[in-house]
Amino acid sequence: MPENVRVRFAPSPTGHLHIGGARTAVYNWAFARRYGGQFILRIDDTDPERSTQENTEAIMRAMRWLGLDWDEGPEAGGSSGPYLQSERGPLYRDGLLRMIEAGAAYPCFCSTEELEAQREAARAEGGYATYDRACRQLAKDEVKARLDAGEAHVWRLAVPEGRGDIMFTDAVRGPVSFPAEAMDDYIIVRSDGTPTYNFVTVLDDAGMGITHVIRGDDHLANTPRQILVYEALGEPVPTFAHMSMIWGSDGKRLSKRHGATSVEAYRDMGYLPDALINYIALLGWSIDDKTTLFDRATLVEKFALDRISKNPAIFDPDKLEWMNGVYIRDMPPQAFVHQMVPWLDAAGLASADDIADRNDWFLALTPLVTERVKRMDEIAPMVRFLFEDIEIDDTAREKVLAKEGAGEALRAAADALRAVEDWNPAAIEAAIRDIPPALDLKPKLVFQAVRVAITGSAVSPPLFESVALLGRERSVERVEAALASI
RNA sequence: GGCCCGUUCGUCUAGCGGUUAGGACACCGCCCUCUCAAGGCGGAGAUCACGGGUUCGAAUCCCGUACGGGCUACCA
Repeated sequence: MPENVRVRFAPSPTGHLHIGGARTAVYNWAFARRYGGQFILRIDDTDPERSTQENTEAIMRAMRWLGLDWDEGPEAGGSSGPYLQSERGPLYRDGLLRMIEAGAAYPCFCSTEELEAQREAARAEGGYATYDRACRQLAKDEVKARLDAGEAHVWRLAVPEGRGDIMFTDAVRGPVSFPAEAMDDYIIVRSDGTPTYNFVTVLDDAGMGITHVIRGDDHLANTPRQILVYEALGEPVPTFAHMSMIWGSDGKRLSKRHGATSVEAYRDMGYLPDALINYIALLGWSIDDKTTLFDRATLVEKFALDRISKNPAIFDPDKLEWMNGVYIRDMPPQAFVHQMVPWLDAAGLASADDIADRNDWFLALTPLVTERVKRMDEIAPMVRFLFEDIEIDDTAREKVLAKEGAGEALRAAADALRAVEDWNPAAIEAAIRDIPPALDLKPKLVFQAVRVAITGSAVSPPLFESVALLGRERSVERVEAALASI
């Protein structure tokens, strides 16, 4: 059992928190919680062109909404900050110095054109490395002279001479090995003095005491490069766990074309954070052969790196939607009433105060809607008829009200509703059920006629409960209005 | 081109030498039923990418091949 676990999620604020990033965050979070460790949020905003404050905020907002709380990071503080890469410049300069002292970095004065040519040549030859390491051979005094003269240069990592294969045991993929000869003396500091990704990542992870690096598959091939830096710095190499990517339905990178990709977009479509977490967790991880529904506590309790699957997963919106429906149905009624507030409010149907004032009425409405809704945004259209005047839709009129006997049925229904003694679903049902035998009409015709009159549609929540919730006065009015409109 | 990773129903997955290859979503049928749902029951759907080995026995181990993906940037 791992101890003193410290993991991090390091999104780049070049966009919103998307499904793939969210899964990385969920796995890191669950792992930290599972072993009582720290979950650190670090913002990789070293790309000033594409990074924005808005994105950083949106990412944190999405994480909070998902309930992924971080122990250290922006707004949370911590002793290994700053947690914005853009504020860690001095640490990176120090890192380079350490590399130079260790003899693991050297300046390179080669021009981009030279490098380009070398790359092409190396590729044509079919060999390993591309950079010929010319500057690594430069005499010390020449290097000093050119540096002093202010000649443009980058800093490269010196892959140790005679280094054997770089091997590590990935927590999800098992032993992985890369030939050292395949490693270039890659650039760790650009000519403008800024560090490159493979270098900063190690500086930050080492500096923050990260013990387990759980991240996307796309970083697997970067890992040996990073290990070289840990070794040069004399820092302990963390455990790596590379999970596969999430693809769209066509097997291509998940993008806008596959529908929403951002977590906040799912929030806005009426998905519940618990459902999203559950679904996302299952995209590349499993508890056993049967469990598909589990709460957060179970996720934390069962989470294990070695149960992360090696193959990529395709995001299936249908399954997410099904799962969201399950969570909606499982919600305690009072909780659902609270959840409904923003949705009804946004639709202009009921304010938070309205809902608080008539809590019992909304509680009665709850089972009617939870059973037939998979997303919160479906609620408003389904219950609109209870709040606003209706307009009978054309197909319902045609299919139901135009039928022979519909008028008779409505006339009888109006009378029956007026006569109901205790205004409740059972009494209403009894009264309406008396109509078909009395008029020798088919029950379905009668029910549907009343439904269309009351809701304006041939599809609605259960009729008698709906009538009960609408109230006697408005129900009778609507039945009469429908009758008059035939 | 080189290096690395992956490949079980349409999809997510279980499986870690001996199973009728299990579950979930989606799909189809039946039941329930005032519509729609929800629910219950059942069904179809996987020659475990392919080819060689190893073994009494392979989805499981080994080697190839194919296909997909990642990395190979002064992006992250």
